[in-house]
Amino acid sequence: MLTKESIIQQLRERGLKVTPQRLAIIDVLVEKKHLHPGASLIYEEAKKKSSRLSLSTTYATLNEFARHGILRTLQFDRMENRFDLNPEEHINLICEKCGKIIDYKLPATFDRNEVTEKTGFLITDARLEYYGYCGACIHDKRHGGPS
Amino acid sequence: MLTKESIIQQLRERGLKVTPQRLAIIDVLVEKKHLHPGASLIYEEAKKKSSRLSLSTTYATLNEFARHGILRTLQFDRMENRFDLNPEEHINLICEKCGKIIDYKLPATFDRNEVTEKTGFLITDARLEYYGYCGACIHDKRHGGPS
DNA sequence: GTCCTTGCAAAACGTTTGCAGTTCA
DNA sequence: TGAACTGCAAACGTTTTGCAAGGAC
Repeated sequence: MLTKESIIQQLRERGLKVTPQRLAIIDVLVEKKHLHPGASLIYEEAKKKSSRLSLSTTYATLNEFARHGILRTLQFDRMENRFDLNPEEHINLICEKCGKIIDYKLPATFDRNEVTEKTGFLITDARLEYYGYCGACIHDKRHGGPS
Repeated sequence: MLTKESIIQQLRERGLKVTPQRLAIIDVLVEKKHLHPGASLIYEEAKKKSSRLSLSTTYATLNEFARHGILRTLQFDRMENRFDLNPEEHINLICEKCGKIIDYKLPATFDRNEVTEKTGFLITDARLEYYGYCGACIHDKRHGGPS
């Protein structure tokens, strides 16, 4: 699920068209996946590969890919959104100084001390969020606006 | 750490001025803390209490409070930021339908099945992030820009 | 009196939209 | 051919900024 070929195959399976712009974006996503790049970086890098590319197409493509589970959108405080090609659930270890994002595989039960022992990453703050349906909404899962 | 008085005390301890605008914002934060309100709602509600209040002051105040650890800023996909007065680390259970945010106390080791058993919240997606310092930055913790 | 805080207006920022033209299947 | 995709420019909503006036301590 992490190579260019496998992503192209996913597009075909889902009836999405394979265009030069999308190929260039996929190239960048795969090459720079450890960087978790933002839309502007993806746009700049992909434009080098396919000169016919606009920023709005980059956004449209990334949103389409997210909608199909090919990647995941990460939001940050005072940083543009960044994109995560790894579709499996994992912890993102985010460096407060350099902005690096380290992936850490997520077990159903985990111990944060273990994270530090295995990666050397010093945890100073946690942001843990589960998304889903609360007891009141669990029987009516249509997506509505926040109240 | 959750009453109006305790927050005012924190301001005094930190040399921050106690103004009518800040009192109104604190009122709203305390009254609506279970709602995790966004800046626009905080502004509207606080304006009812203190008619001399601008949106930019609301932002300045919320940022100042966040900087001092009085609250925490939460970012969302296609929703404005919302603010969390609970300074202890916890999991936010976010309903995909109604936008409700349920706090769940965070143990060092936890099991996501336990979350569902105890709250009835059906987890469909997880966003788990630890912030801190990676091995390369751990000895030089000044805050720099992301690279 | 001093520095912090405020309000206003304008700008910045990342992102989305409408629409006409183009391209992939 | 026809639906999907693209580029452009303009709009959007949230958040930040510069600066002069005001208020807390």
